[in-house]
Amino acid sequence: MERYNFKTIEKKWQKYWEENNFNKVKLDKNKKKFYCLEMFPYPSGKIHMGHVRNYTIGDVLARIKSMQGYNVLHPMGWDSFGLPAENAARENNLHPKDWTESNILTMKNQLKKMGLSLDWDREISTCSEEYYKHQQLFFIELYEKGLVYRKENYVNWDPVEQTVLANEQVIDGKGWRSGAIVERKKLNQWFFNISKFSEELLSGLDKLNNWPLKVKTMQKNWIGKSFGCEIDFKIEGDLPVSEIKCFTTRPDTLFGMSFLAVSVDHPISKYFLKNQEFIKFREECSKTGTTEESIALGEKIGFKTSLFAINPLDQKQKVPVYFANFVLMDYGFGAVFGCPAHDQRDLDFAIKYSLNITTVVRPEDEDDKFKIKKEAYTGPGIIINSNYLNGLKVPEESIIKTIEILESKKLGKKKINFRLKDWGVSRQRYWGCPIPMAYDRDGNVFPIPKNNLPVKLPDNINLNSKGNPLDGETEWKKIKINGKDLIRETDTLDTFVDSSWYFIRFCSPNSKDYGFDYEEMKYWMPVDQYIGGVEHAILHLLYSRFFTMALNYKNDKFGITEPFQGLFTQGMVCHETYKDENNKWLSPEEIDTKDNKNYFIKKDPSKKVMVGPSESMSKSKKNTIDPEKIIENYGADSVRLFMLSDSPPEKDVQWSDQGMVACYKFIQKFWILNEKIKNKLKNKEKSDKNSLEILKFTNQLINKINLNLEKFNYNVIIANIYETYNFLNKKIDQPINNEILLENYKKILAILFPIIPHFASECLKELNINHRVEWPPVNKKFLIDDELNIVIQINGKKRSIVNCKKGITEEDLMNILKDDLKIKKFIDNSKNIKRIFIKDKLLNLIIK
RNA sequence: GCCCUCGUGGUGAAAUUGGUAGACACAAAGGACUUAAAAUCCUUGCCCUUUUGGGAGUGCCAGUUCGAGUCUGGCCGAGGGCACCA
Repeated sequence: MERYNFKTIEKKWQKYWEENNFNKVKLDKNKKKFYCLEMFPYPSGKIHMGHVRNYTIGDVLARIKSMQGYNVLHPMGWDSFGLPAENAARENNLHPKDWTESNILTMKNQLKKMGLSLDWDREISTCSEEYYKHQQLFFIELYEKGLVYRKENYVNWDPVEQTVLANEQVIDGKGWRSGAIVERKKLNQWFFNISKFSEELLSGLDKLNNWPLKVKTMQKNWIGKSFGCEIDFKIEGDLPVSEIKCFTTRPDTLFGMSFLAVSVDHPISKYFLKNQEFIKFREECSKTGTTEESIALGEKIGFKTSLFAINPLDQKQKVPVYFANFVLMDYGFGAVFGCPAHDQRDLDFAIKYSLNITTVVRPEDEDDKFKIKKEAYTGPGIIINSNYLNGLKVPEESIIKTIEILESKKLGKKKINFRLKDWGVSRQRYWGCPIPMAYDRDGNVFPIPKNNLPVKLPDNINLNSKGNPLDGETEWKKIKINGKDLIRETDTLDTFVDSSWYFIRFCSPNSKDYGFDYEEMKYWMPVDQYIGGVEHAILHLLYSRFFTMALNYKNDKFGITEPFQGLFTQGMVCHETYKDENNKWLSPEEIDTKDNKNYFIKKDPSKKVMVGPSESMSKSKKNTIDPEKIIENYGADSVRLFMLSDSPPEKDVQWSDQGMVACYKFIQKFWILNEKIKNKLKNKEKSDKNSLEILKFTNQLINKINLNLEKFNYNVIIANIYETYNFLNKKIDQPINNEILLENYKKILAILFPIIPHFASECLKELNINHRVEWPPVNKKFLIDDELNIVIQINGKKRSIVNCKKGITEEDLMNILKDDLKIKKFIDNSKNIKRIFIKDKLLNLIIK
């Protein structure tokens, strides 16, 4: 018998599917649609194991849904604008476009070898003019709707990448990609008014039942809604400042106020610009904003002004006004009132500058003499030392009551604040979508007329210039609109804009005049199941939600507010890390072992290798496994099987060579089994001895798998499949009714198909069964066992298992137990106090 | 500091949602087949007992319950997110 030759067989089926348009889909209103989407890759060169896992998970689902009769949209494309192309181009003296396109070609080939059920006719690439021209039109539409604006403000400047970063791209004060310490710089930038949708973005989360809780909480925290009020504080002093507006969530602690603090960027700072001490202080603040040390220490520093603020609830109380490093200009109004007793930051500040500390809230179990020392009290309790507020319950009554009082006296207003800030989309880079705007000499803004779109990227470009390459393109920059000489915007869009609508483009990828066709979009959207890495929990997913809402804004025809109905975030693929004696990373290929404990360098076995913890595969740590080589050695089906088998898909999975080999062996074993079944079917056997058992097993299997599918328990499904093999392999040597065997084996192969499609197709072909199989239905009749095991417990401890007929009564069971030796000895010499009987499950005897 | 998630054999993990803990797989040990190896198959898997059997056991400590991996409270540990957000 021949071994299963995956090399020729996989190639054969891939060719067959392609030639027979297996994966092509069209709008078909008679069929229910299912849009299955995996996050599209950045074409960095080659696919990595993370892609293999992501796309295997998606492919299994897409194939199953298609077998279940859905019209399945399962497309793939390329997130192909971005900095790495520019860097690589500079290093290799290649054009970013050529570098990107050659990578796409390589990776597309690799994906095809995985046997994914993708409709390649829908392939899109965000760097193509065909894609970004629509994006430019969207930009102008959003501008017309008032969702895009330009403003000068402080930006996060990455000195290495020479570009602006969004707040989301700054991690621990460093650029997300370069790791360089981010600087503050004032620039004119384009912004998307994402904060306009704060409320919708937040409340929309409640309706996303098929999203992981974790992602929803992360977005919720990011949006950061807080309820409080704004208060106008009257100001006295020698400067023309009469009022300062503050936002607070704790107006009920107003009587505990002992200072007012504003940000160094607060409008009143303009009166201090000639004050050398203030300038020094401000420099100090900008330093503490970035160094990790100061964040860890959290030292509060202030600069005292000559101003005083008046407590709106007690006109007699005047408190000093400070500039303080812990007050941020871009949240609230850049000003706070300080209540040291009930806010740790305020307390630290008050202690440092010897300010009053008045306790105005006491916990329920303390009396009115309760005093704050070194720890602020922020918990619930009762208001004290606060005149007419005394006795109010914190927080249920106190906050609302105080706001009511402030509102009635016209001193303040109820206010909801969000942490979410507008999305700065300008990037000083070449390889991105040009922003379709222009300016006259006075800086007035002119959108590029729609019929002049697209604004194409110039092909010949000097990438070795400093800063933004487009800025040096003097000829390209010049433009004439309506007879006026203008200068183009030279910034390009953040690449997160590209990925904020690609899922809509997939619905009608060839639509020429507009980014999408309404009919197609309405049929396919929203994405029913979106699958990708959890690292996009905030950035990409929040932006995509915003962009969808923005397209829907002031456009009744659109009708979609949430792009992703279901979301699944898969875990990463991990591998042990290795270092040599010089602390240099080594790749798994350079390493050998004899006993699985001691590792040494293959080329030089005298050199030992230090084994580090298992971490997600990354080029920098060299702990990667090349998917192409693995597919070459074991075949696509084996890799697909391994990607699903070892861990639940939402958790990280450990790469294991042995696990990989086991999957390969499984397919080989199953091939032998298939051969045995094929031979058995040649003889006309009629024995019904095992028929019922096979029927039961198959139907229970399908039922189990259906349940596990809903919960994305793919690893359990693989275990179910191993069980199936074990079961069939035992049964095959016994007499079996051929008809029953064929009918059920066909169903089992149908279940294998979405997971290991080449193998299942080949098995079906061997048995002369049409390889276009449907997802098998469950015959509920066979889910019920008429015999079952009932657990017998004595005092809650398992003592015996009794096999008996379904539906047995307590009395009948007790009669059986009289002859059960294991139970008898417990019952005989004791008193039965109580019996707990759960029908068809368990009997618990309580004895003394 | 705040928020979220998770702790089950040597390892990756299952457990119908309160009812047989460890399915399935990897690794290990022993055995079968073989001249031998590879491949394949079988057995074992903590403690006591020769066996039938008994005991302990899901991070730790309590609690609820006839019965807890699952529920409640406290503690310990790991991972992730946010971080002067007023």
